[in-house]
Amino acid sequence: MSESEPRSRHFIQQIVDADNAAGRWGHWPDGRPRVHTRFPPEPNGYLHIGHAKSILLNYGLADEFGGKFNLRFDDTNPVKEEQEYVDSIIADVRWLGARWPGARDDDPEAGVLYASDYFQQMHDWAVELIKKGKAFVCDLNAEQIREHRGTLTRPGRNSPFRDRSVQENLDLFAKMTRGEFPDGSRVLRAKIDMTSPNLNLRDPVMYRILHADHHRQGARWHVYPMYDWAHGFEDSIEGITHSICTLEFEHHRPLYDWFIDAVNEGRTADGSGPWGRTIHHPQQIEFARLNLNYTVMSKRKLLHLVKGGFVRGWDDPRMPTISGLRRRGYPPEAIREFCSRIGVAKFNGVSEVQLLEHCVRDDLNKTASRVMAVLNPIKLVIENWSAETDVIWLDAVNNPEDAAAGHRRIPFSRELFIERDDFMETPPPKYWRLFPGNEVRLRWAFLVRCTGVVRNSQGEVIEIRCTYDPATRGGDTPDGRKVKSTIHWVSAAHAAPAEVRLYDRLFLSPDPEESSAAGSEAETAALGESADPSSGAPRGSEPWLANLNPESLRVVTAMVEPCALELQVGARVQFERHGYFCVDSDSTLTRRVFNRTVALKDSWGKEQQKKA
RNA sequence: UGGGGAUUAGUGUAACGGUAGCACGACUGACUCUGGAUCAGUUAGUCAAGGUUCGAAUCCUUGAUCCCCAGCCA
Repeated sequence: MSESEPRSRHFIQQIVDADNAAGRWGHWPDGRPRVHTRFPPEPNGYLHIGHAKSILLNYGLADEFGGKFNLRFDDTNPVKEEQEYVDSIIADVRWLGARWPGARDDDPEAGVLYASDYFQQMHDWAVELIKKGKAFVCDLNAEQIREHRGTLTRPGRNSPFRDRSVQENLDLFAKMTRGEFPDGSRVLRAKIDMTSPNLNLRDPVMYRILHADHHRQGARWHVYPMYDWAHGFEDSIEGITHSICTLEFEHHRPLYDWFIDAVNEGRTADGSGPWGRTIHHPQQIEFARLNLNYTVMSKRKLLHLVKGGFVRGWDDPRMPTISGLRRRGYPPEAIREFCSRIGVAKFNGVSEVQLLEHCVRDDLNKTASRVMAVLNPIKLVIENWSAETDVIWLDAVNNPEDAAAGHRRIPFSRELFIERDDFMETPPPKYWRLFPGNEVRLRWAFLVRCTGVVRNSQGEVIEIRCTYDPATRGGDTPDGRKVKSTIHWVSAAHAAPAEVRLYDRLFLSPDPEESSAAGSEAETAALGESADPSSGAPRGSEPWLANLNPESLRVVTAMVEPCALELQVGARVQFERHGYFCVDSDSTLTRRVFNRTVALKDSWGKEQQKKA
C-alpha cells in the first residue's frame, strides 16, 4: 500500500466516516469520535479463515479510528458450548493480532467479555417488557409454535396464550426462571405481529427453558435468552457503536431494533419517568462473509472432516481453520493482507485461494530464510574431488531479499545428493538442468559437468558422476561463462533426513459444496482406496466428500542441510526451488517434520502440465 | 406464488451523474547463482431492455439471475 494512492474505502468505513462527521456516537475523552466494534463468536467450534475476515474487519475499524474492539463470547446456549472452544478462539484472535481493552500477554482471558455476564440485566429487561405488555409466556410446544407461525407466503395466527394478563405472565416467567417447568414446556415470546412478512417478527421466542449447566454460570439459570433477544443488549451494554454481522442477519435487524426500542419506550435521556434512562442503541451493519474456493467453510462440514478422520484434527494443515493455517505455516501478516485485499461488500461471492497463496508467498519471500533440501534424492559423485574425506565449508546467503538475514556455512564434499528431477539422461527441449555432458551450477558451490552415470542390475540410474571446476568456488565464473541452470544439493555425509509433508488442496473441485457431479468416477474410484475405513462417516451420505483430493497429503523423507536441525517448531523457511515450509510440532530432537506451506511458482512444471 | 439483499474482466473489488481503474489469475518478453523473486507488456468487464440527461455502472421503469428467511441454533 503506497501513501500516494490510498486504498478505496469500503462501505462500512464510509458509514463510520459519515457517523463521525455527524458526531452520531459522541466522543472518547481524548476527543476522537467514538467507534466501538466487537467480535462475538459462539464458543461451539473452531475459528476459520472466514472468521478472520470478520475479526480483522472489526478490529481494523476500531484500530483505524482509535476506538475499541471487544472480544465477546455469545454464550447463550449452554448445550452447545465448551471451554475448549473458548480457549482456542482467544488464542486464534490474538494470533491474528487483534487486541481488546484489558488484554494482557500473561493472561489470555484478561479483558474477554461474555454475554452470560449480562444474563441478569437481560432478564430484568424481559420482565420490563412483560410489564409493558410486550411479552407473554406461551405454553405452545415447539411444533405448535411452528404451525402457528404460518409460512413464507401465509401469515401466522396468534397464540391462544397471547392475551394473558401481565400478572399471570409475570408469575409464569418467574416460575420458568426458578426452574419449575420442564424443558420445552413454555417460552417467553415478544408480542409483535403474527402477520408480518418477516417471519422473525412473528412473536419471536425470547427465552426457552433449559435445565443445562452453563460453562460459566453453572446451574444458576434455567431459562436462556435467544440470540435475537440477547444480541442487541450485549452490544448496548458494551456501548458498541457499529454491530457488524453477516448478510443472513439482515432480516433480523428489524428485531434487533425492535427489542431495544421496546425497552426504551417510556424511558428518557435524563432518567426521569417510570422506566429510567434510555439505553444505548447501536447500528447493525451486514456484510458478505468470506467464501473460498477449493475448501469448505461450514461448521458442520469442518466437524465432519475431523470426526470422520478425513483430516487429522482441527489444526490439520489442510483445514481452513485458523489453527490449521497457523500449523501450515501461514503468517498472520499474510492473512491480514489477504483480508484487506478481498475487500468488504454485500456481494456474496467466492474468493480465490490463489490470492491467499499469493499473500503468503509475498510475505514469506521477504521473511523466510533459504535452506537447501532434497526431497527425492539421488547421489552425485564428484570424480575429481581431492579425497573422499575432504570437506570444505561454503558461504551461503540466507535470504537474497533481506540482507539483514545474513549468511551461513554449508558443508561440501565428494558425495552429494541432488534432486532426481534435476537429472535426465535424455533431456527434452528446454530442459536446462543436468544431463550427460551438460554443466550446471551447484548453488553457492561449484560448476559441475556430468560425465556419466552408474546403474544397478535393472539398468536404473543410481548415481550420477560429475567433474567440478575448482575455479568456480562459490558459484562464480571467473571466465564469465554462463550456465543455464542452478540446482540445489546437500552433502551426503552431513545431510539430515527429515519428514516432509507435502500438502495440496483438500478438494479437487473449486466448489466442493456444490456439484457432486464434479467428483468424477475416476476421482471417486481413486478415493476408494485411500478412504479411512475406520471413519464412521459413510461417504455416500455426503456427496461433497467425493471431491476430496486423495493426494492432499504426500509424505516423503528428504535430506536437508544440517542447519535445518536447529530450527524451532513453527519456524518458517524456504526450501530453495521447492517452496515454503515450516517446522511442525510433531518434530523431535533428532527428526524434524516439515509442513509445506505453499509451493513456489513453478513455470517449468506448469509448462509440462500443459503438454500432458 | 410473501419478504429482504445482491449483480462491474476468469476471480475479488473501486468509480457515489463527467476518461470504467486496481489486485490476483492467465499469457508475452527481459533479467536472474532459486525455471523463485523482480521488471516491462498483453488479455478481459458495467445482467437485459426501455427511459431521464449534453452526458448513466451510477437516477427512473420493467424484466432476468443469484443469495437469505418458516430453530425453543447463532
